[in-house]
Amino acid sequence: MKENQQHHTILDLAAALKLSPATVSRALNNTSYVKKETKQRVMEMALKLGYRKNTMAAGLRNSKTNTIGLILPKISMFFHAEVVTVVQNLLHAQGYNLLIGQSNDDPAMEKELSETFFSSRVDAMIVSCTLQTIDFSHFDIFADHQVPILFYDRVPPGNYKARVIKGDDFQGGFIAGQHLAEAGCRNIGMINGPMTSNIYEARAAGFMGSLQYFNLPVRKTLFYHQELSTEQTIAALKKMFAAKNKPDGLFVTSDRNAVTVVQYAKENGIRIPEDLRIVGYSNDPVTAVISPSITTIDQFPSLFGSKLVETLLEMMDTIQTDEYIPAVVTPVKLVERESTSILKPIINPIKLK
Amino acid sequence: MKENQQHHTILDLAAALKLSPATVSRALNNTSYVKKETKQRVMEMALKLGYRKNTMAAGLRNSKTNTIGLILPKISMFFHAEVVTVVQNLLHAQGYNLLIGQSNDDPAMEKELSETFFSSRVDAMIVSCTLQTIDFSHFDIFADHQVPILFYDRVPPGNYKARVIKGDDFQGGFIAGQHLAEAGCRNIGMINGPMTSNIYEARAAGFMGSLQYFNLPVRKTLFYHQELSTEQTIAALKKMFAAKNKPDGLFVTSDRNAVTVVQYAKENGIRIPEDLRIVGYSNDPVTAVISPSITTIDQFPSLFGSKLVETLLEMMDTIQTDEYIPAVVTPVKLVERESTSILKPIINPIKLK
DNA sequence: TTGAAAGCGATACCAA
DNA sequence: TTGGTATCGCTTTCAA
Repeated sequence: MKENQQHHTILDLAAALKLSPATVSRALNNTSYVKKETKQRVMEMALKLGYRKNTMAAGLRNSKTNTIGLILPKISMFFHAEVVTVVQNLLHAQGYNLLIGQSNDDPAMEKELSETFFSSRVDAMIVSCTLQTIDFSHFDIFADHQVPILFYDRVPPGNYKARVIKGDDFQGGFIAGQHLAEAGCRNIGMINGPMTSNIYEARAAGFMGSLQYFNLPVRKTLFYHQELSTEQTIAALKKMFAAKNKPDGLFVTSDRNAVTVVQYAKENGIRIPEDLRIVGYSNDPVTAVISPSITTIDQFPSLFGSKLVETLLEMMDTIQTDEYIPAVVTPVKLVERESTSILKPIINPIKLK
Repeated sequence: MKENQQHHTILDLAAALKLSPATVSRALNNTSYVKKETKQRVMEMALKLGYRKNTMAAGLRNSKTNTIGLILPKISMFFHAEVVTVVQNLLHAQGYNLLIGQSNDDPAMEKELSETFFSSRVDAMIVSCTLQTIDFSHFDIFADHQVPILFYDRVPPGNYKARVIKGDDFQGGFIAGQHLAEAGCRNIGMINGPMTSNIYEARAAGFMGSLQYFNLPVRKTLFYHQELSTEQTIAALKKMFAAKNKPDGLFVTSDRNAVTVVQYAKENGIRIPEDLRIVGYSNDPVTAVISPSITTIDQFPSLFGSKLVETLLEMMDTIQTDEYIPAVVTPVKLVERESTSILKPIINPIKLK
């Protein structure tokens, strides 16, 4: 192990081989014609000296960094961790590095990261916004400078011109409602995230639409749109179960909070699914393992990730135009588990049309 | 929203202000003296033109990228996701970007990522190795070029000169054994990962040491060191429970597999904890939620992450020397849950010395 | 098939 | 306090 080595440059190679740096560069990059033998010699010398290209210098010259920036709320969230895992692997296979930044659901941080990544001259951006992002103008720089930017999951509204890949949250909400309805629930409620985010807005719309479709009442006192913390969820539950009209079915739009609901129910003698049926969202592994296991909506995060990379690569070798391209919507699927089991029916299920 | 903007450079600013690029640079970076008023003018013009520093150019000139490379097996693993979350946040606060690469537990990929990140001239490296990495020489380039490199969790052996932060796996193994012993188990087994990795080797050493300390037999037929897949785990369980000497206590060195054990036990009428007590490793959230909940060893991933960043920053503003610096060992703690509950004692517990 | 040289954008040394 | 300019390492025309 040699200590204190210097970085070898293309000039070192050129000098050692009595060639010009131009030729060395051509040999290294397979660009234009280089005599086979010369190329061979260059490769061997590069190996011998332990030469590695300085990506910054090349990037400066080419205005290309082979680096993609990714901004998301928090890496450790199940859905995002799965997406990132796939995205990083696929991008690496295409020769791209991945720069990751977490907004921690703070719009100011999100803005800061945009600036940083722009300064780093990333070749493209992938973004899942904070739940509170209302002003999306800090992302404008990318489009303004022809840097492809692709939003996923938590995305800007339709009036913001940008490419988007999102899960079918409306459908997710709809099938959640349908499932509770078909299981015989008639007092159906919802514990949802803040309506500032497209995902919670769409899930709520789909869910309420579903209830109406099945002629079930949407009882305002059973609907909570708020921060998805454990405390807030428990507070909501307390209110619901203190009131006269208790829910017999709940759609909780985040699995972590669905778990909280199950635990609350256990501690308070509420039987699942006999007294209360629950549908979560995301198919987090905990939902499969908890007892009773929780019915939930799978978002296929791996598919999500590969769609992301596929779309991004396509954007990168196409000139960006003003053309409106509709959002790509990825499928969702209800995964049925014990928390809505029909093996333990409600006594007098209502009739559905 | 202006379309097709160009990137403004420091020369544009200089021209617009009738100043030299040198002065503009000084104003922008707070280096050396610049007249207050001049600085003010520069800042305003920068804002007006939407100037953002080209980090590549600055990096090339300064040989500093403000970027840290991180290689780990898989982002979506609970422990690593937690560590990365903390590391990225702390590094961002210090002005560093984080480049992430997953080895997918493949040494060849790990080597490739090393090369890539070296080429990207990262200012420092953080690495958690694959379980199969035996040859660590692909990491030499970093130390050879005075690029600080810090290993964590899955680290090279003591004879490889490198800075290391690891959990107290020996202690984790020891207290797992002690806990099972004190709970009254006498046929204690282990489902462990491959012994090529320091973490599984140390956990096994601590665990066996513990059994010996408590005068309990180490029955070879109850010890499995192998790939931690669901299939392998179930195969091991089948063998153990088909044999005459069935285990009444198991240390499973990965929570995901501890979950598998619990599920297998449920399906096969093995009562937990009455017939079989289980201790897992990592304090993955699923262990708290599954029924029965699983006793496990917490590794304090957030603490791990902050130690990592703290140490790395210190390494970066110290000249790297040959001095041997012992591994930093972070604490572990046993979290007691239902899978080892002493409320349901074994009938004839043995006496411990 | 190879070489010479300009230039990517920012910085820091040396002058003024 | 500010300006001129060489330089970081690589790529790519243009010439030979």
